[in-house]
Amino acid sequence: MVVEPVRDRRAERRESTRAEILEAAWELARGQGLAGLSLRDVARQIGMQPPSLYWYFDSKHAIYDAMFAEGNRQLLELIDAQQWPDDPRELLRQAAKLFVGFCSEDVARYQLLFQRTIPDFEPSPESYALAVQVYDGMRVRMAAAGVEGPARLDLWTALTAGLSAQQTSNEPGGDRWLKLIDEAVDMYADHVFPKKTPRRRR
Amino acid sequence: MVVEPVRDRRAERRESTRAEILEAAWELARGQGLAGLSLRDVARQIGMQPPSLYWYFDSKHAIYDAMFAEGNRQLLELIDAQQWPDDPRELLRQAAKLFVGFCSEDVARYQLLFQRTIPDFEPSPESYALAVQVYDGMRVRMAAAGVEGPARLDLWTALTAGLSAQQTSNEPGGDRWLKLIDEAVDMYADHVFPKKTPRRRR
DNA sequence: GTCTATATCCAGATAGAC
DNA sequence: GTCTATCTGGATATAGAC
Repeated sequence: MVVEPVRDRRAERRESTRAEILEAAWELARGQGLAGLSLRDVARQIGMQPPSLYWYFDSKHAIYDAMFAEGNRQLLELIDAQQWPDDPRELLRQAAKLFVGFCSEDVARYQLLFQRTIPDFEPSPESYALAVQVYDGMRVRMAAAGVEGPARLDLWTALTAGLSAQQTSNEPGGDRWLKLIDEAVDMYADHVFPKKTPRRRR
Repeated sequence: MVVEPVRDRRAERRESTRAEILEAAWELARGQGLAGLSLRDVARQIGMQPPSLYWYFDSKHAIYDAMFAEGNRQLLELIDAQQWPDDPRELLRQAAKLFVGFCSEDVARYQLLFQRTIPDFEPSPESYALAVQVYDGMRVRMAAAGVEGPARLDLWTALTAGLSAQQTSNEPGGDRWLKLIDEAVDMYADHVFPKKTPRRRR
């Protein structure tokens, strides 16, 4: 009788090489722009010939898709690993710092996950499901802070996406818009958690 | 003695063909993505052979550059043509509608002008000067509304850019974030024009 | 001004040997 | 699993005839 080994060393190696390919792809995308990524360069980067990549990925599209999934998984882990404060305003502050920081630290990742930079790329259903998971994770935290309803969430995403977009496209690597996170959060919180006392309009 | 004609018909024709080329480039960029633009397609679109384009533009880069300049000129004209209201809040509202509308109505233009989508494209000094003119135009209107200082302006651009980014990348052609402009402007205005009466914090 | 012909290079992808 | 060889098609750009 054949004994089934517990670990599949072959599958492990394959996974590790896939990860190596993706790591090289990220590095090149960061360096020469997401749209400028080429399989030749990826292969060379890890000492392979271009056709060998096809043993690990069906197409260039499949590599983009794996990168999309990976980026979303990273963000998901970040969200889950946080100690979320009870105070709503503090929670918002932390969420904004987390998201805008995540976007600003890797422009290529930001473009792949949140902007339609690659003309014909669309994530597979499985990868897109991760993006939905990220959005849901964000949504429940926001609900915990008392922010609910589609419009309020959309305003929040617009605000944080805007800080990220400005930072990455006008001053990549800098902190000109990162420094505005606190003020932006206060602005949003004042709007969404109005004090009862002041009578703004009669 | 040779009489110099007042109009240079040859230059006029050349200008008109240049404009035709740019119009075709915009149309294709809108259809197949800014990064997916190819000179072959541009030429075919206007019934030319690809090499003929080089009589009008030195390179593909030069076409992108002319498009960049054109887009900024369009926005500049829009800004100058407005009847700007005196009321600060109304002015902000109109400015936001103008800008976010401008961005949302043409994703390719938005990407070219405001995002770093093309890996190696950078506008020429002359074209960039137009972008500065746009920014200055915006800056003086905002100052007229009482919004001054770099940080306040940066917060404003983040807010409007964020609405544009979300609209164009998540729901191009829709109005899910366009509908939030009024609320976003109120939020910003409440923050920047605080009423003296309410004592928010002790 | 516009063309044909061509140069050069690069891309993603496949076939099949080893 | 990784390679060499190759296919196919695309790109930008130039040379030179008309």
